[in-house]
Amino acid sequence: MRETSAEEGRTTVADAMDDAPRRRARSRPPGRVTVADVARAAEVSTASVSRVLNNHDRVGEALRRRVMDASERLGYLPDATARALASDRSRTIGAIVPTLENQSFAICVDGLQRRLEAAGYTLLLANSGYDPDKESRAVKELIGRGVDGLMLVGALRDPKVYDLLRGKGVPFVNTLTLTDDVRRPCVGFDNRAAARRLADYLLDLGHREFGVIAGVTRDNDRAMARLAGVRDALTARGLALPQERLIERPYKIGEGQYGLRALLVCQRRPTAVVCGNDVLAFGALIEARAAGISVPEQLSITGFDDADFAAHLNPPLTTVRVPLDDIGARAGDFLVARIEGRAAPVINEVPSSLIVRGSTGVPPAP
Amino acid sequence: MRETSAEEGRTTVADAMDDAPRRRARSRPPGRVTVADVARAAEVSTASVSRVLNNHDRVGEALRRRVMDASERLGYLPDATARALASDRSRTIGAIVPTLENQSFAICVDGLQRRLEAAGYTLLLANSGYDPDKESRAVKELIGRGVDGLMLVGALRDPKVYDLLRGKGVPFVNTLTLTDDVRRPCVGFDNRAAARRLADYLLDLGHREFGVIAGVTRDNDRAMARLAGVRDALTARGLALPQERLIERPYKIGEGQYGLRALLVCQRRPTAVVCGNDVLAFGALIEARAAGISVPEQLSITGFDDADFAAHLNPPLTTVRVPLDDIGARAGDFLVARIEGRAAPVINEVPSSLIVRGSTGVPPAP
DNA sequence: TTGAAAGCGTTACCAG
DNA sequence: CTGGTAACGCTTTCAA
Repeated sequence: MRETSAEEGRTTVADAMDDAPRRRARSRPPGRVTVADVARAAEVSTASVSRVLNNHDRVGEALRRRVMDASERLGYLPDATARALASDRSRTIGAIVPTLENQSFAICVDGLQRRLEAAGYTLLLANSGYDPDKESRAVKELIGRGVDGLMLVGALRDPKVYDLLRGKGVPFVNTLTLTDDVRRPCVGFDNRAAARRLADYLLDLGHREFGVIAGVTRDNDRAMARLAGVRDALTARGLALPQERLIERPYKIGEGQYGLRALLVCQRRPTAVVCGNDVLAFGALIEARAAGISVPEQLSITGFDDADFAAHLNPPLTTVRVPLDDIGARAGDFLVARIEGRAAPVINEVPSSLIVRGSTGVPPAP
Repeated sequence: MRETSAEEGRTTVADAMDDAPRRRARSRPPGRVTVADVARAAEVSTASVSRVLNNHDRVGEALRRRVMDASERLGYLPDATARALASDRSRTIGAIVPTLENQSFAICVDGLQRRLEAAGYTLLLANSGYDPDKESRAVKELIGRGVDGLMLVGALRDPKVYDLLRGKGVPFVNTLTLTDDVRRPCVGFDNRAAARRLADYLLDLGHREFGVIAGVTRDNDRAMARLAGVRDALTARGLALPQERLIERPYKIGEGQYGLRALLVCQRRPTAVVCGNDVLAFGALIEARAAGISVPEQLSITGFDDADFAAHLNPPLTTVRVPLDDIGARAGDFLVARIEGRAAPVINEVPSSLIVRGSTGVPPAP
């Protein structure tokens, strides 16, 4: 494959320098309209303006009209900051995900955001980069920002973070994982059980020699659980996963290629390779082809997540479907319910399902 | 391809109901520590506490230590809301993208967010769903939230939005596009020129019969520009794109398949198909294979964006590389600079480059 | 260098 | 049902 860089494009063109000094604090553009202005224009009190704007009951129809009129006329835009300070509710919800480059999280956040928008909340987003310390800092930061609720990924983190959350009384929800601790609400699925189901399927096909290209398990309970699930299945049949047939790699296509390459030089070659997610499986599939190994005839390969491309690979990928969009949406539902004082189920399991496609089959004859 | 749903998973398990009423306004958990508390503990004024916490110069060393100590001891966490109200700066930046499901935007936002984090800003995220009205509403919403700056995608929108932005004095930047209007800062590349370059490359190979599977151009200046670029190249050589060989489709793999299917039944089959992005090209590639058409021998196919999978398709995809991560980061740089009153180039071009891989070649002999 | 006090724009309590 | 008026927690003049 040749990659010809045909043009590099000027790196930076300073066609013009924008040098306008920032609007100085305390001297805003004239545009700013406040409740006081509206109140004056409508000849009512600021209290009434506030009540009208927040759809309080017990407001006279005449007064309501006057306020609405004045508000429209002046082009009033409420100041969410002041509102938050006064009401101690920001109508803001935070989300911390490892990275948006992993499409799973992007889709999950998208689902969350859509639901929040519908409910009148705005999303504050932070990335942890799979680093617990960074996640802790992000939690503090977002709490400081006054978020009314917080969406997290996974359940594995410093207990101090949970303490902080409880101490500040900030509703939160763990996602993409399923635990039974009612003090840690979650919406997700059982990664371990799903992985076990997948491995059992392969075992039922007759596979005995397994290889695993897992995600990096350090600080990642989802990746750990998936690996544990595979081990569960093997152990139940008296099998084990040799150390040399377990590879841990970041979720990148190239890493999947690397992983399979490593597995192919093992003493005993696996007949089935379970990958931590579809991206790794994508890479493994590519490498198998490059090595002249036919899938699934000589080697079965599985993924996890059912990404958009999974069904379109060659051969199509056997994987586990996870309703990421729905997880985000339900996390939003949960948080909004809790924030608004409504009851909500604490442990929310979403369905995951084994999707059998062409990348898996019976093992080759010995 | 068979897709066997092996297990559906219980849809909702209300293992426990969390019914704790929301912390009532005006009665927070005891945890809340304010500057006043710190001031009292350190036996100084709140003004001094504020100065220390904001690294003001002109603060005595002794006083600084006392404040820091007290602050640590009490576990003080600044209230960003109050801070924003008092200082008229929220240290918050908004971003509005069509959707995070499109990996391009996700990566761009990721790049932005990383840069913002480093600069001490937090990201407020909204989605427009490719709908200008929704985008306008999001702009208002985020301005109301007091964002110090705003990242937008593309440059095509109601002039009123620009007026609003100027009126409120909120710095903003358009991304993934390049214009020469110094009143509308941008960081991106020339989609039209890049697409033209791509089409020229195909023309140079000898192609004369083109097909295009564009993204939906309505309200999307990037998609429009890419299409225009292809037309530019054709026109320059006295060629035209017949209406029936132009398909517009959302950025989904399945839509790319649909697109190619439609092109294959044209009166004159194209020998080269230019796709609006890599996702559409992915689909086109799949469909070509399904139709028994070999790429690139019988048909050349190109993408746009150089997504992570592009180099790994079969054959690898000829496309245009765009530094999405960098665009996000530089958008962040620009906004932060403007917010902090520093000069910054208004028109920022990032390099895009033609990446020639195996999906393109000379047209088949007639 | 430090302190006192006046806001920032909104909400919510308390009277009427 | 409506109006006055304290907060909300912090920053930032203005004086000392």
